Amino acid sequence: MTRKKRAQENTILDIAGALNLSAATVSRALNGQIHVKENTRNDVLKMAEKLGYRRNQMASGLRSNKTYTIGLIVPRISMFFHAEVITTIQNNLHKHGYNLMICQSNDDISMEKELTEILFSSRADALIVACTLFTVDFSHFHKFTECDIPVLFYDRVPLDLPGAMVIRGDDKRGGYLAASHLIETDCRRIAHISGPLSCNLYQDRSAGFYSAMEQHGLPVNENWIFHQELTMDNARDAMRKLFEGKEVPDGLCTDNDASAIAALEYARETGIDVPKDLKIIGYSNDPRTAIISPAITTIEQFPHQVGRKIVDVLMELLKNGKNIDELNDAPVIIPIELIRRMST
Amino acid sequence: MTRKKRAQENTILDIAGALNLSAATVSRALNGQIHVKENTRNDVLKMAEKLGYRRNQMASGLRSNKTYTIGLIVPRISMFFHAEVITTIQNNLHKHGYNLMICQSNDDISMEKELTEILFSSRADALIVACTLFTVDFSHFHKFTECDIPVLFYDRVPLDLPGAMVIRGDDKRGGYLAASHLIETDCRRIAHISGPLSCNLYQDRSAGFYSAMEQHGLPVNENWIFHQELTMDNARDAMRKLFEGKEVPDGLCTDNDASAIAALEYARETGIDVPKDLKIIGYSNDPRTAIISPAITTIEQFPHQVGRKIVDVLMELLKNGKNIDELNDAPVIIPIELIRRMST
DNA sequence: TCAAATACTGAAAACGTTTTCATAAAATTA
DNA sequence: TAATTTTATGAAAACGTTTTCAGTATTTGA
Repeated sequence: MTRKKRAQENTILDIAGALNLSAATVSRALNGQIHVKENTRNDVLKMAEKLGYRRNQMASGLRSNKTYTIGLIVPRISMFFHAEVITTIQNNLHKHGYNLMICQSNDDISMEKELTEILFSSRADALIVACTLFTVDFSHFHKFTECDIPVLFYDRVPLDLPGAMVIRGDDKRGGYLAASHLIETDCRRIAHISGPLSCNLYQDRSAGFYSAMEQHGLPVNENWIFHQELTMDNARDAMRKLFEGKEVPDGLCTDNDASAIAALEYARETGIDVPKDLKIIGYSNDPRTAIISPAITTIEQFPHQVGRKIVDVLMELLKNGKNIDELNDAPVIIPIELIRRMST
Repeated sequence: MTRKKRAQENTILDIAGALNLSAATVSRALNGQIHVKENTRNDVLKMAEKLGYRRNQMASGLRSNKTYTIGLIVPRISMFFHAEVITTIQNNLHKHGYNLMICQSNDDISMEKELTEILFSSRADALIVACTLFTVDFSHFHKFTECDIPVLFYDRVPLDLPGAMVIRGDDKRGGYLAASHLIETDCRRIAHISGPLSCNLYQDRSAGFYSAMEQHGLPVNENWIFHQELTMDNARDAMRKLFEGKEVPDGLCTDNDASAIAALEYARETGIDVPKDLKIIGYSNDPRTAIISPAITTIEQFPHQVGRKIVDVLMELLKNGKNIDELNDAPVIIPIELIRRMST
């Protein structure tokens, strides 16, 4: 077995031996460096092909301190927005010869910490992170920033981590647009199902919500404001509370689509007519919102733009050797857009 | 900058130096090997903690020929079934100290090939693969099997690749159950939107379909059988063809949920009543099928079971040193289940 | 034609571990 | 007490690259 293994895993020395060259020359030839005769290079490439040679990344990475691997940590890959962002990132990184190591924190802080350790161990060339909902202490990223390994946050980002880069959506405007839209469609008693305020997203979307309400001179009923993990169960609970009292809302902003869907289903079950009695708006433009009936109005976040921007920035840092401080002068904010559908 | 870097990335030698030990002892202490005094071990662990030491995977992997990284290639992570499988795999691998490198082929063969090269270069300890729809030549996996690196296929699998391991769903039974269910709900003129026959999944589901039809003495109208990539657009095209003639079907088997959803939407738009005029059944139990109205009957594939089984098998091979041939005697087939909903 | 620059190549060191081999100290056995 | 085994450690080699340094061959420039 071991013999078999050795037989197949040819090294640079096997190529060198077969051609009476030194390992150095072979390495140079394979890496497209100058100062190697065209003939020699061709011979090397041909022989590498013939022997089925594949560079050993371990050895290469150890020596050159570059792994061409980028670590990514997200809460979960099954969330529509993240799945789309990841796909774009991966496809674009691939064009630049980089690989992506995708990890899920399951929205668990200790898992997030552990993953940073692992990705540091693997000597990732850079880190892309969408934090857990509850990450408020960012010290586990220090190790990277201290070593000048780029850390690039998106979506759920730290408020201020020196040496890190941030790409975010325009959540404040998103929250504002959502609430404004409900107001424009004649809602006056608007509820808001939002996420934990430990997370920048919900701070911003809430701020947008309040600002829209204020601008139109509408009061905010604090009993109708929820800050909780945005699960479907929690959304149903919130709906129950909203509709158990005498006064009930006629508009509902939710800060993700799962909550909007759960709210809509609850309404359907309990005979609340959407959009007549209650207008609902979601966030993210999850495909499910287009499929359910009535289709749910929501906020498009342009995940592909986010993904592309992330790779652009990363390549500036890694390939063009730009400094993170140079880039940080202009923080990146991806615009959002309201998608009008039948639920409002 | 470089100085900063060096300051933070402590090595085993820094620990050894600080404690007047040799690198060998430190390594042994860190790896929990025997033959190291309890005191020494504690000192080492404490110093490692103090210096913020993290093992360099490159160096470790190079020397020991183990990366504790497993490569995964799937068509796309955004497909519900795969997202679920991947999540389970990742969470379970993590418990065993393994990492997952997730790659997407985008259902493109040349991409799939390239990814195998990359993962070989990275010296993944094993490979998990769900092939593209069109992979019929599996020679790009030879490199792995020849080196005795386990390759484990699931879902879309090769028909016969020596040295590889296969975990599959019971697609034949799935196709059979789907068709049988339609027949039992009084459909007599049943159409089938299936995928390309280059892929085992659709061979099997089709076989199941035919066997159910035959068993109930129903004729198969070959004009109503589609083998095409299972996109929503293609499903709409198929629906158009199905309903342009004089005789129209009263039952429709689709081999994925996206097609079922597209068919249902087409029916809704063109005034075909589901389930009265047409009963529709999907495949995979994508959450969207439960949300749409009428909710779509579908086949549950138990992605978590698949994921767990994959990790179990992998650990048998990697940790317990089992041989792939020992395990291959009993091919693994994960059962499926019919989920009855309003569309039938 | 000669000096200087450039092109090409190889030897050897380096990257940070793990592992083998050797050895000394301690514990066990007879 | 002597012989043997076990425990604990270090020196050095090894993993497969890349890179530095040095040296020779070739080309260029005047």
